Amino acid sequence: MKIGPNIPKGEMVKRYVRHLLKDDIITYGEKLPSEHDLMEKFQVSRQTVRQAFGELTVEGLIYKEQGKGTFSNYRKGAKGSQIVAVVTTYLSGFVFPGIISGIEQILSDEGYMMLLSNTNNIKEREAQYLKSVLEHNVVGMIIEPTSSSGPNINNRLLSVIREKGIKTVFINACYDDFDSAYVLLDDIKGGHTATDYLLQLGHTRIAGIFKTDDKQGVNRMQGYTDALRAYESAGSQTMVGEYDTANMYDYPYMFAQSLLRGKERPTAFFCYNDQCALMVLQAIHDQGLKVPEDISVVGYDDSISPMNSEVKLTTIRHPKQAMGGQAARFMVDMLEGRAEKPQYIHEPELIVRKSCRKI
Amino acid sequence: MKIGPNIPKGEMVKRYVRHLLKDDIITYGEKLPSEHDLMEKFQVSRQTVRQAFGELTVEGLIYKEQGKGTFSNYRKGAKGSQIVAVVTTYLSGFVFPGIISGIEQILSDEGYMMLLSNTNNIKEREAQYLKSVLEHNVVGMIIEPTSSSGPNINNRLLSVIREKGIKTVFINACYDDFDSAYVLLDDIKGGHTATDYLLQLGHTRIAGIFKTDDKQGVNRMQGYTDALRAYESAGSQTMVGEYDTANMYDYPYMFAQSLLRGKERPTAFFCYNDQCALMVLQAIHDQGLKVPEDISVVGYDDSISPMNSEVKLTTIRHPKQAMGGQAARFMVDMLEGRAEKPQYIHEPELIVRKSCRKI
DNA sequence: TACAATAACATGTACGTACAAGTTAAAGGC
DNA sequence: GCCTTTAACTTGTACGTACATGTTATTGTA
Repeated sequence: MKIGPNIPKGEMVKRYVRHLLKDDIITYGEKLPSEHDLMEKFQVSRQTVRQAFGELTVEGLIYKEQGKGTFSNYRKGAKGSQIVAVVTTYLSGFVFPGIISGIEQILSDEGYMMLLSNTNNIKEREAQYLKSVLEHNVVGMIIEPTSSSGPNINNRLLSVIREKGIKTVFINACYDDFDSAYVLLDDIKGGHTATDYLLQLGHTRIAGIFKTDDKQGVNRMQGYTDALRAYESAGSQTMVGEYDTANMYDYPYMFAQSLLRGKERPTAFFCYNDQCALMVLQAIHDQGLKVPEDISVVGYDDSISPMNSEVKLTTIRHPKQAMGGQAARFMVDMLEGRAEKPQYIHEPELIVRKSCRKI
Repeated sequence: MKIGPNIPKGEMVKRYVRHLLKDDIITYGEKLPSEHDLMEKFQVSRQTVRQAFGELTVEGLIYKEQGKGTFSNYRKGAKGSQIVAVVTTYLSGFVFPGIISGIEQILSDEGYMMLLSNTNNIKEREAQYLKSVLEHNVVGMIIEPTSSSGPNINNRLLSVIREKGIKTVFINACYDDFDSAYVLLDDIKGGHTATDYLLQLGHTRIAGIFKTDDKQGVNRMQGYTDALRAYESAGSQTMVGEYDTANMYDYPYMFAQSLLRGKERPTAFFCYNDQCALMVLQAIHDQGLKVPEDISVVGYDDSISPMNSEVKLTTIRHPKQAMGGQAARFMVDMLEGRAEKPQYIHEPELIVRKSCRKI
């Protein structure tokens, strides 16, 4: 009939102390019961209490001062010492400075510190960072998934993170098999909108070029094919190019070049992002063709300053700052108990400039 | 004659294990001597060994697996999990995005994570962050001092940080009473250069306006007064305005306005930074005067995009990205044992645009 | 009243013991 | 030869004791 103490005694003490702190019975800076007090209260040895106190110290909930006692280091909505980790694929580049600065402004205002790291879209590095973040006692993570269209090999790690009570907000993309708060851009709709625009202008031979190791690319391609299908003029297979992180700096140029040299030359390109569009523009230029006179081009993300490019690129707006800020606000809301699992999908918006013409 | 074991036994064990790890006797993933082994080797109790192991676990040097043993978690030039904290006064604004992105690029390339926080120039917040950074097991700190011209109340904390073996690199300013690596800009020379330029143009009534709770401001003012003195035309006291963080958004305008309304109106302004210069330009404009026809203005930091302002401001270049990058490189060099205490002072450079004229 | 010694109480370090729980490899039986 | 059992070894939890060290309030003395 012995059920047995499945819960270790030390765990009992820890739970009790957490209760004292989190339920405001002992507020920040106040003294906790002494080791001796808890010894008697729980009928455990001093070592056990010390063990529990030690672990709570590592967690940052309490601190000790020899001779004086043990004190609460816990502030409701602690602020100022809590860390939110931000794991993205790239930090520099075009889209991310905007997102990061959006996140930073909110977190900084709210008194959180921000732990930045980037994976360069390598899944192993994501795993490594998730692990080390676990060791560093963060309270929340804002994650832009790495190679999000592939299998989610880090699901186990994410589960551990959730079990530890660490809040997560996904940005740009999320995993199907991991439920979480997120802030996304409706990339299917974005791809649809961009392609539709070209169709409305009278284009029929519209090439699409997508980076498909990220979910964003898969979705944008989905929107592209949906739009073509709805127009009953499905683009032939050779008009779609797929690339990934490994060949992102040469594939778009090469693919565009080969299409332009072919006999059934496309009259328009829809590109995964502006960076890709720049390479396509270069290929067009190198073939002695002009934009928009000969070829129309649509980009995505609105990440290139119109000043810096001679061609004013028609593109889809990516609300970088706003999305970063919202992700951060979601995070703070969750940390401070004002939200459970907020989710939001931004609407994409077409920005018409001067890289497309009617035919 | 009892000298006594000034070094606790647990500390001995910790030192021994650290030696095993750092001197490559036990490499990453390999098994350490068991608790029992160390018990016998050091003639201490198992509790003592366990205590030591526990602390090393918190430091992230080792990890345990029940039934298997204790293993090394230490990689030489660990990378990828180590954190460098960056504490600045402001994150948004004009100068800092450049510095931060300079730091970020290097740290990210070298595989470090970056912990960002900003103090808004409040010393208490600096103290708070230094404390919490200590709790979070970082390996290095890049610090832009808060209110650096005032007393260094956080010296004790900084000493604790040094004793823990955490590397520090100061940027923009450093404390006289805390020796450390640093990357600075020669602000005395910068102030001198700017003032000299105005003197060469024939100006004699040159107003100076400085934010003097930061060392940068004190130094720029120093350069200003030095230059005037060398010209034997010391500016009268009323031509120098000093402000601080509290009134940084209104003082420059008010001060410039009062000087412009006075009888001995200055013919030129040297401003602490471009942000300050913008307010002075506004004041000049509001008095119905023109730059550079009526009044010449020199700024500092080159932080305002020439596109965004109608007046092309002559200013001193602040090598933001380069300084950030160098600070990060110094940090990495120190962490990986390639440097001891690197220090560098950047030379300021005058950028002549169109906000000054010869008289 | 002011100051110093002291007692009471807090955490820190260290010893020893016992048993639980998980892992691994050797011993034993089929 | 293969599988199971067992023994040996690892870390985890928990008890109890002793003395060291630091803080605070009380007590006693000048």
